[in-house]
Amino acid sequence: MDLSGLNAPQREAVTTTEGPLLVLAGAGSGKTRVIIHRLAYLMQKRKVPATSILAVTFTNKAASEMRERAVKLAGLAARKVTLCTFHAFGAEVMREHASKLGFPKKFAIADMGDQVSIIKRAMRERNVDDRAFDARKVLSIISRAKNSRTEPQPKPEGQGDDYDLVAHLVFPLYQLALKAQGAVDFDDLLLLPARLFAEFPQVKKQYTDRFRYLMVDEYQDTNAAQLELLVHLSGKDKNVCVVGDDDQCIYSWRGAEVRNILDFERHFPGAKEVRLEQNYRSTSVILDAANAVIAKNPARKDKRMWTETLGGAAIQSVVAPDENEEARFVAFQIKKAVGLGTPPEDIAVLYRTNGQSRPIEEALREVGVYYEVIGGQEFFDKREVKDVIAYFKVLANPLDQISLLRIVNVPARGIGDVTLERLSSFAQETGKPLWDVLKAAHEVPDLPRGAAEKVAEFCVLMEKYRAQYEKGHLGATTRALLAEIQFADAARASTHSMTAADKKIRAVEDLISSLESFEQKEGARARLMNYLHRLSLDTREEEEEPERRGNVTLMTLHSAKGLEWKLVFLIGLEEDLLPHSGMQGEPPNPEEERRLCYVGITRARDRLVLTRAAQRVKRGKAVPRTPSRFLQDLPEALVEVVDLVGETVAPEPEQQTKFFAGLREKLKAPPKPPPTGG
DNA sequence: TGCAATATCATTTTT
DNA sequence: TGATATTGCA
Repeated sequence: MDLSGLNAPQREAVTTTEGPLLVLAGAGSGKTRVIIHRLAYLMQKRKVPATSILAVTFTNKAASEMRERAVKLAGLAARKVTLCTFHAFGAEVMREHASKLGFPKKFAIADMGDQVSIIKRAMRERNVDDRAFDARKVLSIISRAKNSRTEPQPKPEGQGDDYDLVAHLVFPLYQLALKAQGAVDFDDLLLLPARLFAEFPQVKKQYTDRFRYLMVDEYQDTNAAQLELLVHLSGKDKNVCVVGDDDQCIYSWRGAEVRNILDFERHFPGAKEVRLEQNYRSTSVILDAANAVIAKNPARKDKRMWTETLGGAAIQSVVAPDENEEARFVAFQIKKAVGLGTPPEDIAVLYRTNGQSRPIEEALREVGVYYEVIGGQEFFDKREVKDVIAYFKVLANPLDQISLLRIVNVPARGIGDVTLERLSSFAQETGKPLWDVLKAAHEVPDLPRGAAEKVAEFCVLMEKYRAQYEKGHLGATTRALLAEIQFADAARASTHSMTAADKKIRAVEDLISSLESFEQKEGARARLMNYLHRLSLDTREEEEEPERRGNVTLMTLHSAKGLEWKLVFLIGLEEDLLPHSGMQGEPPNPEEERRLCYVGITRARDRLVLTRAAQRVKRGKAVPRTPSRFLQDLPEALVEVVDLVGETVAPEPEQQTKFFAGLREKLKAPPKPPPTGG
């Protein structure tokens, strides 16, 4: 086991294997390296079996990257380490023990759409005007309460808004509705295993006996429920190693408690603490800028990040007339950098909100640079994709009323609103699941013979395919199902343009191929519900590592955490955008926004470009914008200001040269040949 | 019942 | 502005 490549604190973090350990790892301090080496050290030096190690990361992407690197360092044994997110771990526990808590073995995981529908329904039931209150906002209150191990409470009389009251009223119904559908939500994937461990000592023992060594990455973003789970899992030996950086806590809106990392010693008495303060990633220019921004936050663990890479390119601060010019500037700069030899995969454009990617995408297409947008929801937002997934859900879980209602008449098969209304109210009256009522439609009073007939046909169809899916062959069965219901024809008919129809059909094709590659990986064990679980736990759309090579990366600051690029564009440095002003009603959190900006700055290795627009089109109207306060916090000596207001980034090829000539002068860059067209 | 035009209305981040 | 909800019409 070679530890010579590590510095002293890194080595200490790797070799301290017994008892609780807090590793405070600043941005770019080689945190992942430490985790990987620690895994290898545990297995090789301490002879800990891989199966006794549980390593938890924040995203699935991080987990699979970590596994890959661990295998490289420690060999194939590392494959047997349990390496996943808290939520995936919780789902695993639930798959084994769901019935102990009264959930079906094949429980479903409710997605956001399901949750919102349930809440809307519950609001109506409580006589709350479901148009006056945004169900998603109610959901976020409920979710935050659950993650903090509490229940939503109404604010004292006159204080605060009515949302807390609505959430309080709706909460019990929401919980009941989930259970009635045999479903859990994301938060339950943490809460229910914790309850399981608390109520069933033998279940807890099963896990504490197995996992003797725990590691948690991104500990600053864990919430109360995750802490509880961790305390349970840590058993008697308390071999818990958590790694994190309080300056990078950016998920408090999801219940993350910076206090978890600040109070680690209190939760795990006798904990050791190691600080990693040397930055191996960025130039000192970039690091100094980052330090200047984050220093303005009160109440942090006082870390002093330093680097041996002194100097570096100045940070550019660019003002463009509007968001389109901002995007074009970024695109041309990227084109130029690529022309000068920077590989596209070493470049990223980061932004606060997903919506900001659009102008950038257009501009990059204009200059012919390939890119990949990470995150966003577009794929799952396609109606056809949602429809097919709803079919899956009903086939895997007949209790899923919401999905059933969604697809019972998709494609149109003559089961209209009137019929459905009658069926659901009959279900309500008799307390039977809707699916059972459908199967016995002829027993429902006041239902016309024709309607009952169509419902019966639908049931036959579903029963037939449910049996098919039970046997496996997920992909083939899906194709058969979609062919039988003439899904493609319906999609085509629902739109006039061929290309729009093609896109829809392609999206469904992509879904099927993702199902098929899941099937390939799981082999004969592949079942529909497991696929659905994976879909909801792993938001990465494509199976294979998305083509990072040759592509510039576009993503939000939140998804950028933990990643790095040679050249980073951080766009939209404007008040109300970064720092974001938050949803109205919700108080803004300027400290968290500052940490977010810090995360963005520290993603850059060599060069950082900060851009903003003087005005931005919002709701169709041009709105003047104020520069972000964070720009003011940068030491002047590190920054080069570029003012593009009143100029247009040239769209025509012959003007590009001219534009770059002008730009070179502005940036006082050494003369270089203009980029090749292309 | 199904479709198309019209009205409305939002606006953060993600497991 | 652009996506979705709702209404109105065939």
